[in-house]
Amino acid sequence: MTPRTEVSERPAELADAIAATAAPARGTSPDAAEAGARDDALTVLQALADPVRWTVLDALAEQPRCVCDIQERVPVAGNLLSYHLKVLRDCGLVTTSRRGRWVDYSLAPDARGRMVASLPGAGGTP
Amino acid sequence: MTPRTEVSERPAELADAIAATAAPARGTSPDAAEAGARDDALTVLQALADPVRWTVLDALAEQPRCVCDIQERVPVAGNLLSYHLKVLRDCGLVTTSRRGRWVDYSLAPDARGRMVASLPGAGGTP
DNA sequence: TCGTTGATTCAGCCACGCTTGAAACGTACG
DNA sequence: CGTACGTTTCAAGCGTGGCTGAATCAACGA
Repeated sequence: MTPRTEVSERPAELADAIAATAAPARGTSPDAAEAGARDDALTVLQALADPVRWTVLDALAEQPRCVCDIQERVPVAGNLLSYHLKVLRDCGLVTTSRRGRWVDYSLAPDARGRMVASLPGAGGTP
Repeated sequence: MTPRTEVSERPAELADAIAATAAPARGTSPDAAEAGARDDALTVLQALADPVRWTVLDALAEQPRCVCDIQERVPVAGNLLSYHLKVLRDCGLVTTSRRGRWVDYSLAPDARGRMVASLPGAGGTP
């Protein structure tokens, strides 16, 4: 049977396997750095690849908006919208600030840069 | 209860609901066009948001490769790799050509353009 | 203080996409 | 021919991410 490699791995760990396979593991650091970049890219892309989150980011790219304002543009339940906003927060694509009872969401300063850098073939934006 | 809108919709149909909510439905065509662009963007992004497919595209961005060559860079079973390649083919990000027993895969000419255009906030690449 | 509104969190369910094993296809070589 | 190789397709199983309903928090006004 000689199982080649354990195939029940999470994205992050799969990245290690890919890195180990892609290059003969010459030094030590550059591979790990590329694996980290790939992980970050996948996190960003998985955040973008959802209709609700895509529409939210598209609206925020125009201008910052409070949650209730966003909700007018995205026909989903409040708690569900909050769930998607949390995903965007967790990967650092948006920033929040309280204003009275409302919470304003804006695109993070480096959001566009990270999105472009997440595309395959970017090679670290050279 | 007065259910606002049916919430059991696919990405494509959700786009219609979003388009209907985002703008007051002024004319007829521009909304549909934006909905179509959003759909295509989501299809592309969902294709990118997978470790295997991302690595494949990253390898193809460097140069065209045959399947067996790709397989050396992506540690997955052959049939699984074929499945992911089919996803990339179906959304037009890669093109194929037979060469004897082998099949060469290359990045589609407009792949990079479509990837960049799929990011939210692009607004049709103005 | 209480009630209301805006927003988030929690626990559970369910469908979809990824993965797998086996079989089928196309091509080259003996 | 038959065999071996590269690649694709098929029919399942399984796990995870998205959705829902109810509870919770945070801030303002009466």
